Amino acid sequence: MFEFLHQKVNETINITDEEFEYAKTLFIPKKLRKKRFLLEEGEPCIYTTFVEKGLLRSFTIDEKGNEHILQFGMEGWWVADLYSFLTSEPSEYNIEALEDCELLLITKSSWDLLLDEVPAFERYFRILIQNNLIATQRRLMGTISTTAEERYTKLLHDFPRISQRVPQHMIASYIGVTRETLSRLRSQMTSG
Amino acid sequence: MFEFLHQKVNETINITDEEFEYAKTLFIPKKLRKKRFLLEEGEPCIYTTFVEKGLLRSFTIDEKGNEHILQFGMEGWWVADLYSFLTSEPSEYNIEALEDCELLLITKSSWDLLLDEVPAFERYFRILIQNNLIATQRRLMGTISTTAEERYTKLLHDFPRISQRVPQHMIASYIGVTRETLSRLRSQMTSG
DNA sequence: TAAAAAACGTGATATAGATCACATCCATTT
DNA sequence: AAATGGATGTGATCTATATCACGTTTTTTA
Repeated sequence: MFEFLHQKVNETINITDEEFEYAKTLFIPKKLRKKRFLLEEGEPCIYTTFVEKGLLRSFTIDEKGNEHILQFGMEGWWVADLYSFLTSEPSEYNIEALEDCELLLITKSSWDLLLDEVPAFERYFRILIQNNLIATQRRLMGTISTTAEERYTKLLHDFPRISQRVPQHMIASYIGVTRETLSRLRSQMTSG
Repeated sequence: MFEFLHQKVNETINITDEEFEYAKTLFIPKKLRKKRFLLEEGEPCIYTTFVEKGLLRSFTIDEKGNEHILQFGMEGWWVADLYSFLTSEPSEYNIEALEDCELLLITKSSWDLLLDEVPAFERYFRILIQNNLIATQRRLMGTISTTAEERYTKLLHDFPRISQRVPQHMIASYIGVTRETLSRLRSQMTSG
């Protein structure tokens, strides 16, 4: 059950078996079926979550009812509403399973404990967040400076399997266009 | 010279005087005059930089010659091309002083040393990066889901003094519109 | 397996913002 | 103080993408 997390952690930092054994005691395994929500906007995000199997999305819904996807969380990734997790304020995001999922949850207090007791985990999360920041900065600069087509092509390049795993209208809302625009884009790209 | 850094670090974590004395030995003070570059695209970003005084911007230039601003780095903030700093790959960003600056630089190897020797600094940077990630995620969602006017209003709200400190065309390139669009937006907003 | 719901495609039209072009204003330098 | 270059404002036009509307296909669920 914890092999995959162990592997991912070991890829990033050096950790002893004792340290990992301790970490294991702090996680809560959970299965979540497709279409079920791990978090709903407005409630505090009390867990941060490691995805062992499956796929989730975190997203907001604006006043017009349009969805905007912050993240697809797939195997080996972490998902949470980070601000809400850290502050216990109501979350801005919804998190929904797009496939049946197997998850490892950890509460804020267990997470704090883990970082206090095992400095290697402090480093692990620093590096994790750092890589996430670099990726998010790039995505931001992309939305500011490139066309929808370029952003779509880049998404397919970065996550080649994504378009088999999630519906097109969610890909559209990830790259920041309407589903109609993405549909037209795709037919242009295959014809041209 | 190090009071401000000491203060900022102390706001976030607990650190002993000895630890901070050690940290001080790793930083290189530098003054940088307005319009001078701390980093040019293509060269590796060998320092991460704490801004004691002044203001800088990090930005890219696209194929059409348009500038896109990732960050304004003001007093108490850190600036770098994070990816280049971590990997020594050529940087994607330029960093330019918009005012005369007083800076504290630290090389990658000194930074690695600091995080190894003083775990409190590992935590400090984890929290720093974490807050930066939250802010960047919000900015990303804003560019995907809100109008130029909303993004402009939000920027003025978040950084009330920014429009006195940087030219309008840079504010435009931060929020992701042309200078002409921002100019028209501003005249609409004052008239209406 | 039938029915309902979700996903997808595509035309017609609307619009936010880009682009191009030029004038004015302001600040820095000599 | 003149001169140069940077910053800003504004009109005319163009374009990428949004919006609205409807039909078809695929998937889910009862």
